[in-house]
Amino acid sequence: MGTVSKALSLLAYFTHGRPEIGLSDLTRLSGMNKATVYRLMGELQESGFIEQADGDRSYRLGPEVLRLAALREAAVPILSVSRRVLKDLSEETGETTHLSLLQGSQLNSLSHAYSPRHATRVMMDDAEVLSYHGTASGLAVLAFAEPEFSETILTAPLPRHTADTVTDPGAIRTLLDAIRQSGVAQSVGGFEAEVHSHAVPVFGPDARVIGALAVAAPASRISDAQAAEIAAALLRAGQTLTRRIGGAAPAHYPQQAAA
Amino acid sequence: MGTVSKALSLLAYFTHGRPEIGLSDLTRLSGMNKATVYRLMGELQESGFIEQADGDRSYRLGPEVLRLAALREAAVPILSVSRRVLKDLSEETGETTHLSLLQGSQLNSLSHAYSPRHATRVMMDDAEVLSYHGTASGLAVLAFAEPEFSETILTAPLPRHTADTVTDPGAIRTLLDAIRQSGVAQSVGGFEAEVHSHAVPVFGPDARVIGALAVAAPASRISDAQAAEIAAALLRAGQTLTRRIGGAAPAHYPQQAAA
DNA sequence: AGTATCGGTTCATTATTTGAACCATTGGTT
DNA sequence: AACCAATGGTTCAAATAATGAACCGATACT
Repeated sequence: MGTVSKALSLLAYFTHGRPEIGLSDLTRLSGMNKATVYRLMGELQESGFIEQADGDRSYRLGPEVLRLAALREAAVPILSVSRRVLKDLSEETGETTHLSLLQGSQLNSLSHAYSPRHATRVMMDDAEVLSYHGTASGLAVLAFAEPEFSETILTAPLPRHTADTVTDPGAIRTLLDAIRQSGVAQSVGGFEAEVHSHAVPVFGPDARVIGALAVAAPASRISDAQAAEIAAALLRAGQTLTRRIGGAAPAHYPQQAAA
Repeated sequence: MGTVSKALSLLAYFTHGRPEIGLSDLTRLSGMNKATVYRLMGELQESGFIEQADGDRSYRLGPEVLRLAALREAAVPILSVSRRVLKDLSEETGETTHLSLLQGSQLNSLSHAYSPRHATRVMMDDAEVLSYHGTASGLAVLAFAEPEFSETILTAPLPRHTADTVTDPGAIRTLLDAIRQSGVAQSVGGFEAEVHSHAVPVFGPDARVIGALAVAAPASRISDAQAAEIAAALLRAGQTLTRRIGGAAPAHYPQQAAA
């Protein structure tokens, strides 16, 4: 691992639950030498990727990432395009919708929309890591990812998030086959209890899966009829999003399913 | 300059006008050795900061920056807070508004809002570099920045963007004094001809200037009365934004100006 | 007074980065 | 078809930068 990768890997320790990290904590988290962490953080700070909080001297993400994200969006406007699609989809279904993107081997939630229709909603955060086997989005991605990638995920230990999480690799492979048939993944309470979510894959220009579009609703609200409606709406929205970002579904993706 | 800074400095060559860069171009732009650039870009790619376009092999910003930006916003929600302020301000003034933030020694536009009131509007891009001496935002920042910083900017060569750009450091110092008095900066056609813009500084938690909030309008539309209205609205909006992001104006900032 | 944190610093040792030169391909010119 | 000038990518000895154990001063708690 080069020095640059090491420095950038430090950025991965910042999450919603841990937005600021002190030098000693970061040293422990990363397992690197304190002097090394200190110097790397200094360089990240010079470049604006990191800044130090005013009170204590703990580190947090800096303003430079905003500039880069704005440029990325200008070049590849996935998020801005997705916002419209998410909004329309949440209005159509009356439920919370969200988009997640594959970043390296990690699936991250990146954008979401709520519907005002119901008082109870599934709440979402952006930049959260999604479980592959526990979420509909994760299953949708696995079903259409390269087989080696899916196998790597499935052969690693699969944590049990709730009582309903499916953790048997064999059972999941069966699920994935069904998803490949229908084009829509489903998960009931696999990550958070009482959350019923549906998801479809989103494809990039080379017809490879780049993420997933999902609808998440309180489980008690979802009848079979509603599930079918959501699935149909998702398939349409997924195809729209894939097309608008200049992507293309692979030939084997069930294009005409559910009118 | 450490290896990490070198790698990150490569990211700075990506702009709106140049969203994709090939290896050879990047080598020329950066002045580094080709092998060095190649290896650094490889590391940035592994971390998801860079990805390679499908067709040719040129580089562009990767999806990882989106995740970091979402986390930064969760920790320090300047952009999301500013969007409301910008929207209200553009509705109130009927003109285009934008927020720019100081990143290192560079001032970048990062968020904007349009008003539907007029058919002709000043158009904005996010993640564009703003001139200090040619824009109202730049002047607002200079007026309230550390004196050494302002002097560094003013003693460097000041490019003439339009026929109306003020490029004499002495004249600019006089302007800055006036801005410190009124709290509002103004520039007519200093960066783009026919654009009349007003701007106020935005302050961080340590009462240091972190950016500027601006209103930009076609010069022909701005009468003295309208300029006064815009200035008043800007002062109010600037104070709101500074407060909402947990910032504080310095004691010498004209707080009560224009009720 | 003692001790266990914390952020930050030092400097000889070590390992990584560097760059000139080299390949293989592609696309345009003669 | 031969040539030239690009491109992205690769090699390896030499130069440089990264590393880590130990140390410092400050703060807070026992």
